[in-house]
Amino acid sequence: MTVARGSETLDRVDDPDEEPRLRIGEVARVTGLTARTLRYWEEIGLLKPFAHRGSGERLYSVAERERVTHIRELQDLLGLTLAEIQDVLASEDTLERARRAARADAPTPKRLRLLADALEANGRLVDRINERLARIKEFRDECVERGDRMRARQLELEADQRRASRR
Amino acid sequence: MTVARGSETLDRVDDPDEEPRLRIGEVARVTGLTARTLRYWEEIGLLKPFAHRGSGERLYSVAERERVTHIRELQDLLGLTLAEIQDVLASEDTLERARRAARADAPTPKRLRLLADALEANGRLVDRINERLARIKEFRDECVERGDRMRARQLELEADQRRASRR
DNA sequence: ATCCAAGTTTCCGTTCACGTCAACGGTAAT
DNA sequence: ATTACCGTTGACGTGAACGGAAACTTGGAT
Repeated sequence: MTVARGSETLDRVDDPDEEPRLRIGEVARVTGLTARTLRYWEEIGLLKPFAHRGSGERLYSVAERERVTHIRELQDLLGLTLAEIQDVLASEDTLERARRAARADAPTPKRLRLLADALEANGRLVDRINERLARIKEFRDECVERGDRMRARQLELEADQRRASRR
Repeated sequence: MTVARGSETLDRVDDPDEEPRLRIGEVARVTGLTARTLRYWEEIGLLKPFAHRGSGERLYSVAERERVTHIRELQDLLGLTLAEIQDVLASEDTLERARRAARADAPTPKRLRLLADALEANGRLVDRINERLARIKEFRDECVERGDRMRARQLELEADQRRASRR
């Protein structure tokens, strides 16, 4: 499926509306990554650009840009490896399929099934996040407690000091 | 300073009490790491074993075993690199020095200064943790919200289905 | 005294997640 | 058409964080 649009040729055009097509440098700038990273992610099958131009130039849509930030969060905040992220996203992509099914007027039962799958994937992710949150809170509380003990000791010492200076 | 104790020879003995001396395999097992990792951490100056026997065998004390789990938490929960962890621990070690100063009957002002330093380092760490917690919570809320939207859609579809089956 | 599991050092290898450089091609505006 | 930039595909390099094998020593139980 090759469609001419202006003077440029796209290998794939699913929607004819006015969605902006981003070049790789654009996406890199707004997400704070490098083009290399985006190509690497594509290399390992983590992020497929919306389309390749005949010249090979990648074109991204807003959906991919959002996916990029999502991936970053999974990476930085949850400490997942790119492989684990692939798993997570594979589950999540069910949602995308559901949306496409909606566009395609798919039968309601099928759409419901897809939705249920997406919901389950989402639930698992939220569980993971909550688990991590709990562990970090625990760790923080330990640190805070240590701080409290140190402050108590500090007061003690200061009292000693005052007593000593009084005589 | 070499002291004979039973038939074994220690390069360094600071406390004569009954603190158990752990061998590397022991520490590895209880912390879930490998001996290789512990040696690596020593190599980069992250974790000094309490003592080396004449043969080169490492002996750890409880303090080091705790330090190991602490490092793991900084690594896994906060996603710090070993270099960053070194920084954090360098600050935190002030506390250890403070304790030693206490043992050595150091002057109170000095002990207070050490305590203040340790407190500040601790405060910075807690801040970091809180910041991270906030970001993760934000991320979780986004996910939860998405889930809510999906559930709403689900109800809608189910209603459609019921309407359709009624006629 | 002997034996072996567990320790040691040294050195080289690996995986992950990119960075970097070269050589080249296409795009956009003048 | 020229110029100034993107962008492309390799290929190789890198830093962090270890893994693994070889060759040797040691501690502790039998």
